[in-house]
Amino acid sequence: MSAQFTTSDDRLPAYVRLRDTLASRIAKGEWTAEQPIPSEARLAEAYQVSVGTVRKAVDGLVNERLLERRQGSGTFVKAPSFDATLFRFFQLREADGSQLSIPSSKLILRSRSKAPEIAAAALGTTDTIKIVRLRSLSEVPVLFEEIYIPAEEFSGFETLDDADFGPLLYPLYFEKFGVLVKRATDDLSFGRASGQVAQQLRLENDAPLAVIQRTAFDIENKPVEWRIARGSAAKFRYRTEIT
Amino acid sequence: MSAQFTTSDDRLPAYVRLRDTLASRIAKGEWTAEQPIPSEARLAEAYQVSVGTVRKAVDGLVNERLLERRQGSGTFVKAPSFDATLFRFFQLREADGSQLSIPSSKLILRSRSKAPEIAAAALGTTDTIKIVRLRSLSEVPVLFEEIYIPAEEFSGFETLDDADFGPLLYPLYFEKFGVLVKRATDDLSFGRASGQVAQQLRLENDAPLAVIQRTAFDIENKPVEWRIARGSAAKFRYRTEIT
DNA sequence: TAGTGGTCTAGACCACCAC
DNA sequence: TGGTGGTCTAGACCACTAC
Repeated sequence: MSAQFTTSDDRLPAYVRLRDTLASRIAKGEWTAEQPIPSEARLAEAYQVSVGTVRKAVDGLVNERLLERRQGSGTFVKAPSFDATLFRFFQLREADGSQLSIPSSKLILRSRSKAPEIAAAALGTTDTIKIVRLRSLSEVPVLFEEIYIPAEEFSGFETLDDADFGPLLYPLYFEKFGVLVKRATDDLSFGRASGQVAQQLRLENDAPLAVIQRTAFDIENKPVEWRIARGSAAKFRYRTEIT
Repeated sequence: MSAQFTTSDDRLPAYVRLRDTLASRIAKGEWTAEQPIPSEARLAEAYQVSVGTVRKAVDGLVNERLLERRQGSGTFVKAPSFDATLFRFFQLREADGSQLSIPSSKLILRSRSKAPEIAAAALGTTDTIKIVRLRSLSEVPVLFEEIYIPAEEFSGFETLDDADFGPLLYPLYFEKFGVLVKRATDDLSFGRASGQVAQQLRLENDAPLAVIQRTAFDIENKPVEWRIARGSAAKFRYRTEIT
């Protein structure tokens, strides 16, 4: 039996194509975190490459933390630990810098909407769903977020029940739409409050504002979300690790 | 001819021992960045292992960014890549976000100094050397930096010639003191300008300020530098990748 | 004990670079 | 053209895990 690589430039090395193929199968949810993926020998046989090539493909996915090897028992899809991941994805802190905590969230708006230019450029489409949220720590509003996700990827998002929304969106993306956020780019800058933003955050007009623009990508490096978040500059703390 | 591994637990896999051995030879400065290290075939012959094992050892060092492969010409020690590394270590951008560039630097102060509490906590010592710099883009001051490094690690730093200082400190740390900055933690917040900071940055008192506090670590995860950098919030841009 | 990943070998051919 | 790293193969034996 000989399986096919997913469409991909066949000038690429076999191990790259196999890696992409496996990433795609993982993204499709073909394997759970409890069951091992096929053994290296089986994959080699199925895709008609040597075990060494399979190893190199799997190595890549292990480095990307999509897979996990367990000697003697098999190779497993690594369960997305959203708590940990989103801890790191959301690095706003209490003003004293003490405690990292996930802000609660109030949904203000959710509707099909034409993406503004900058979001459209990041996502590659103007056909999006817009989500507006106000996030609070201990009942105090700290962040005003406008989020755009591609309508095609998230079709049916408008019909979700409000109860489905927790404080975090990425688990929802994953559970309801199979979209796994793998990495993101944050762009930080400084601005001034006005209009709805000032009002929701209970700030005066022209109050100093921290602005975070994020583009989030899935396993296959496709942009799946663009958001802009604003909060009082005075209370703003952001920590990041550089390697 | 058969070279020896550096002392290391011989229960470890050959590729690990070879990696450690090569890392040690790199640290000793046995090869420059201009001359390739011995080819994979020669290393295999010298250490009496197969080329595949050499590849795996070298792969590790490439991942750690100690080595760099160049197809057709050889494998090179990656010391001079400070530009590239520091590109990432220093992610301030021109206000329009267009061009990443390394600001020039003017040395204002360099002296043995007792570290302030927060720096001492990060470094684990109060016995430090303090460096104050003003960094500019196109002649316009953009960042005011206060830097603390442990006096023990950097003994003789005070006696360095001003001419030794380029726009970047990390290459200097490496070349003169063998300290290789491997990762860092950045902590961002916003404040207000005052006193010397305002004056040097040509800002008005109370002008909004971006504040970056960084702790830098060496290969062995020992803190080797703490710094606080301040710049006009209005011109501030910081980009970071989250994975 | 059977099956898995972990290590290691000894080759092959290719793409690229410097001379 | 000769030497380098890049890819790939088809084996081998070992360490570990599950049953």
